[in-house]
Amino acid sequence: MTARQQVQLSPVQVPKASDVLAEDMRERILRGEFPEGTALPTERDLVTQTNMSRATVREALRILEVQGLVRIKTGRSGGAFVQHPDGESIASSVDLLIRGRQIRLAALLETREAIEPACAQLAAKYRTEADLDTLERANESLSDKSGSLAAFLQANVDWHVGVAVASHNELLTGFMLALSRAIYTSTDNQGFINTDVRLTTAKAHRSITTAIRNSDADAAVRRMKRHVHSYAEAVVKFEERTKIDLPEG
Amino acid sequence: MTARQQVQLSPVQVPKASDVLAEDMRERILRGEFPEGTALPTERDLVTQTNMSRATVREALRILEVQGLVRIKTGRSGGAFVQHPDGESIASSVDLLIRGRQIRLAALLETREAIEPACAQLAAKYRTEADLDTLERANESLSDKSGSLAAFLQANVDWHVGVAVASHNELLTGFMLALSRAIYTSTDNQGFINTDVRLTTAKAHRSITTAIRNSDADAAVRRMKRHVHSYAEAVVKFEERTKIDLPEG
DNA sequence: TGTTAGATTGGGTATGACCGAATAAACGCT
DNA sequence: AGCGTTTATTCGGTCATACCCAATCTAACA
Repeated sequence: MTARQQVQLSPVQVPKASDVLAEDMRERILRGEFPEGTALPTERDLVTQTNMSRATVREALRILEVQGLVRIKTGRSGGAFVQHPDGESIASSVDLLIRGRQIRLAALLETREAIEPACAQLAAKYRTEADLDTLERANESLSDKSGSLAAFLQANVDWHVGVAVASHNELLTGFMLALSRAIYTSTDNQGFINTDVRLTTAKAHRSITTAIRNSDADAAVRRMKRHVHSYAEAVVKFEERTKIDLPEG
Repeated sequence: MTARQQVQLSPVQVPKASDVLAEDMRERILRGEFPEGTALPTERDLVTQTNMSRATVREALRILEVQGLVRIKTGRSGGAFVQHPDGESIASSVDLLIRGRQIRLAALLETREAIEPACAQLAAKYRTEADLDTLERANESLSDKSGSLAAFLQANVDWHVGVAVASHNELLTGFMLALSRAIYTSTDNQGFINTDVRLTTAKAHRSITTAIRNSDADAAVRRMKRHVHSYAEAVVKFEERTKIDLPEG
């Protein structure tokens, strides 16, 4: 018996079949191989094509669905339809991070101070008439003194998101979408918004909107920076006051 | 037989069982009900607890895995372990958006110009000694003239990500992580990096690092703004030149 | 020609089985 | 008793099959 050569093998890692399938389809979708709306083969077809079980195929499709790459419809002529990720997909993952890591409101505001002036700058550069309409509508709703708190907050989010959309930068838009929503929910049950805050906010929004309309990037940046900063300061001050009022927390 | 009253029902929507289960567990995890590392029940246990099939339970777990909320280990005493999302999860979804939407390099650079100066500002404010060490190490690697192109690009990414980490803002960190990587891969096969660019980059990085070390936020912002802007300009110019050189591109 | 009842398609779920890897428990050697 | 080695058990990963129901298409019908 000849001495058997000791072949060295690096620890072979067996990826999950569903991951392999998902990655394959993902790369094809991202490569742009299928235009948006294209129907992928049915689950049963994929089973015969890949020699995998239906459970495996389904898991792969589920992965793509969670990643926002396909939309699944039920019923006859249903199936998985190709989709390209949009701001929502980023927003949802940012949301998970914020909630999972219990990011403090102060950190959210700090992040907004970092990003939103840049959004305003780009918005002043790239805004279309449609963008301006959106901002104006949000401003009107914001100035409606008879509106509820929820309506005010929603209009606030709409305006901020509107500025991001006007930047015509999908990355920033998705990011601001999540950020605005998170700030919304954190501020909601704080009893922080009063008439004074409402007026100040409406005024600031209008002045920034004007700068964006005039394509005055410098003014847009300056005013936005001032707006989000003073808002952040007010929130922090309010939090401190609340802390004193309710020392037993 | 009495006339039967026509009861009106709004279209009832039946959510998928796996989604319901996933959402339930997701909320519990995000609420912080389970500390990081906690082992969720085994698939078979979840089957008995929920009266769902194993396939359904598995799909729910798969969803959570994709969302970065659990990590799944195989083998005895394996299972799903609670995890909180980190920058990586944001980075991957940003990556999907960039690739799926074919975001142009110019837009990536524009986005970086928008947020990285803010990262530098926060870094100057919050940086620790460990952060500075990381930046220094990246700078050394960056200045190594004998290093390969790949090594240079990697060191470049490391430094930029290092600045984001030094901001101690997880949202910005995740965002910059994805952005830096995307810019890396877009720049990689462009033949754009030459000795001159290397020297300029190394110099700029060192000067910004110094400002961050000195907690000089204003200087950090100014220099970072200048750095990423001139880099973006250089890339755009290079792209135009290439377009002219290869008109049939 | 519209309307409706049935057939068809395709995803959603449930069972039950088997495999292989990771690991804990049992074992045997020193 | 201590320690390396085998054995057993546990769990996720995969497969095969069957059935249900909603969405939709089709065709009979008024």
